[in-house]
Amino acid sequence: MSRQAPTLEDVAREAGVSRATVSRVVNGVRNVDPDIQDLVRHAIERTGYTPNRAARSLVTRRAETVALIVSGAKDAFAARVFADPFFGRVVSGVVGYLRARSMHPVLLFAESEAGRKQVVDYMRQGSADGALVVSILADDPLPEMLLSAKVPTVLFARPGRTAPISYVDVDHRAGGGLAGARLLARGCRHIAAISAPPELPAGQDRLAGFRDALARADRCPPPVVEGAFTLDSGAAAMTTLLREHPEVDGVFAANDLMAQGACQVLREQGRRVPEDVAVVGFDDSSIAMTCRPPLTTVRQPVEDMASTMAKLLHEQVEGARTEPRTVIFEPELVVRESA
Amino acid sequence: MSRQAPTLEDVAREAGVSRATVSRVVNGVRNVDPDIQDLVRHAIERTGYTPNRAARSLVTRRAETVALIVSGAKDAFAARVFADPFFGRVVSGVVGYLRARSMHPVLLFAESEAGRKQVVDYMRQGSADGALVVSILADDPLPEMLLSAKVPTVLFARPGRTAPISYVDVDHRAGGGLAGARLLARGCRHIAAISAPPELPAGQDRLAGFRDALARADRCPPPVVEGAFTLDSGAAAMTTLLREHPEVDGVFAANDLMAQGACQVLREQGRRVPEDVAVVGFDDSSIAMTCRPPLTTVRQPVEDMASTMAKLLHEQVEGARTEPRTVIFEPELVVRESA
DNA sequence: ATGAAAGCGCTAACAG
DNA sequence: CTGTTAGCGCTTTCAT
Repeated sequence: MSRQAPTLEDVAREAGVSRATVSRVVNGVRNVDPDIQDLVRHAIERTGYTPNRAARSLVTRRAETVALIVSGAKDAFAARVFADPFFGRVVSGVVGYLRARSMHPVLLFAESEAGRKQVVDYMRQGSADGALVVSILADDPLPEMLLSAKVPTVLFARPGRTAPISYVDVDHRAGGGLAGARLLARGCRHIAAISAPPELPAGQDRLAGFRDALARADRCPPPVVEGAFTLDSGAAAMTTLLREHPEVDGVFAANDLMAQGACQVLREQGRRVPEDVAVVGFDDSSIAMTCRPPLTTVRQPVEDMASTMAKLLHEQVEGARTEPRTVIFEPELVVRESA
Repeated sequence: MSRQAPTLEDVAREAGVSRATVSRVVNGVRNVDPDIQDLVRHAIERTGYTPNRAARSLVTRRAETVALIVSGAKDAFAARVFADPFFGRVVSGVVGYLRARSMHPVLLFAESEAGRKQVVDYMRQGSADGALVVSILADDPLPEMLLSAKVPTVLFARPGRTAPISYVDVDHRAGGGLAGARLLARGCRHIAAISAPPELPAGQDRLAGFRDALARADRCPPPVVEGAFTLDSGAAAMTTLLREHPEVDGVFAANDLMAQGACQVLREQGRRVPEDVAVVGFDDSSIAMTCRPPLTTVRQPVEDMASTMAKLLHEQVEGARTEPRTVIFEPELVVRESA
C-alpha cells in the first residue's frame, strides 16, 4: 500500500484511450468496441490496476457494504453474543447472500444510547448501504432511529414496537405447536410448560402455539411456570412444576437453556428423561446437542432467515422495493432423545 | 439516505466561515478560535451534518476499517467456523480494540484460490486499512499473497511457512505442560495422550510440552494415539488406548472435541471420569462446559490475543512500527471436573 | 462508440 | 488563526 497505486489515468495512458473508456470496460458497460476492450484489459493487466473504492463510492454513493448490527447487548454481554452459535449462523447466512454480489458485512455493536448514536452516524456517513439488525432485547429503540435517519433496514425478528420496517422471523406459534404435538404423540398424559418472560412476544407466541396444540387434542390447559430464558430459571421452574404437579410426564421449555436446566433437575430428582418425563426445547442451540440427553427441540432456519434478510435489504437498497416486507419461516422439529 | 445530505459547504455557509475551518473543527484540529468553534458546532447541529466517509477516505487514504478474514474454510465448512464460539471470541476481542478507535471490522472469507484473489483485490482497493487473518488450515497461502500486495497484515497463530509477518499466538508447548502437570498432580500413574494431526505444528507443540512435563517428573514417555481433532477421532483413539493400555488412568487430548469423545468412550466402558481416568482437554471451547463431566482444559486467552492482533495491525497501519512483531500469550489451566 | 469536462465531498498545503 | 486553492480517483452527462 506504499508505492503509488495505478489509477484509471495510468491505464488510459497505457492503452491510449480516455479515462471514460477505461471506466466503461471496468464496469462492463456496453458500447465499447471489442478491440478496444481487449486493449484496455491488457493495459489493466500490465499496470496491475485496481479501482479505488473510495473514489467510486464518492460518485456512485454506494459503499458495497452492509452493516450487521448486534443491538442491545450490554458490554460484558457482548462477548457472549458473539460466542453464541446463533450469531455465527446469522453471519453465515448473511455472507452466503452477500458474497455472490461482492458485498461485505461490517460488524457493529450498539449496546447503549451512545452506541446507537454512533451506529446511526456511521450509517449516515454512507459507510454502509443499509443495516441488518439483530436485537437482543425487546423494545430496542435502534430500528426506529435508523428508520427516521432513512437508513434502509431489515430486522431479524419482529420489532417490539410496530413500525414500518422489514423483517424476517420464524412462526413461533407454529413452533410451539410442533413441540406440543410431539409430546402428545409420545403419549404424554400430564403436559406442562416453562414459559418465556412475558415481555418477549416471541416467547408468548411459542406458548400460545403450544397451548393450541393441546387444546386441539382436547386436553385441559397445561400448567405453566414462567422462566427467564436462563439455565437457572429453567431449573427453578422445573422444581416448582415437580412440586406442584408431581404427575408431570411431558415438558415444553420455551428455549433450550431452560430445557437443559429442567433436565438437570429431573435427573437429580431421579426422573429419567425421556422415559419418565419427556422434554422439548426451542432454538436448537449448541446446547441441544451437548445436553444429556440430547434435546428434542424446535429449530429456526437461521441461515435461510439471515440470507433472506440480506436479500430484502439488497432489494430495498436497489430501490426495487420500497414498502416494508416481512418473511416468515416455518420452524422444524428436531427429534433427538429427550422427547 | 434519499434527500441530499448536508455537506461541509452547507455548514460553512450556515456558519459564515470557510470549508477549511469547518473541516478543522470537525476533525478536532487545534488552531481554531473557540468562538468560531462554537459557531461551527451550532451550524453543524442545525444542518444535521455528518461527514461523508468516501470523500474523506479518498483524500486521507484511510478506510477506518480493517478486514477480519477467515481463511481456508471450505464452503460447507464456513458455517461451522462462524458457529464456533472461538470465532465469536476473536470477533469480540477485535471489536474491543477497534471500537474505541472508531474503526470497524469487515468480515471476509477466503476458502478457495478465487476467494483469496478476491480478498487481495478487496484490500488493494483500499477498502480496508489492513488485514487480520485467522487461518483454519496450516500452510495457508493467503498471508504471503497479502504480504506481497503490501497489505498490512497480522495473523492469529504462527504461519505454516515462515514469513516476515506479525502474529499473535499462545504458547502451545506451555499449555501441553500445564495439562501434563495437572495429571501428574492428581497422582495419575499411567498417563497417555491423544495427539493432533501431525501437520498442525501447534498440535505438535502441545504434545511436546506434555511430554516435557512427564519427562521432568521422570516418567517414561507416554503412549500416544493420533487423533484428527474431531469427536469421533477422539473416541476411536480412546478405544485404542483402552485396548492397548487398559491400565491408563490419565489422558491428555490435544483439543476439547477429542477429549469429549474420549469421555464418552470411557463412560461406555464403565470407567468413571475422573475417578478412574482423568481427562484434560485443550481450548476451553464451549464443549468443555457442557461436556459430562465438565472438562478440565487449557484455555487460550483468545479475546486478549485478538485485541492485541488488532493493536499490532493498528500500529503497523499508523506506520509506528514496520518490522513484523509477534506476541506470545500464556495459556491457563481451567480446572473443572474431568481432572 | 469515444472523448472532454464537470464534479462527488473532503483534506491539506499554502498564503495571508 | 482563517481562507483559498488544489486535487484525491472515479463516474457520468454531453458533445462529437
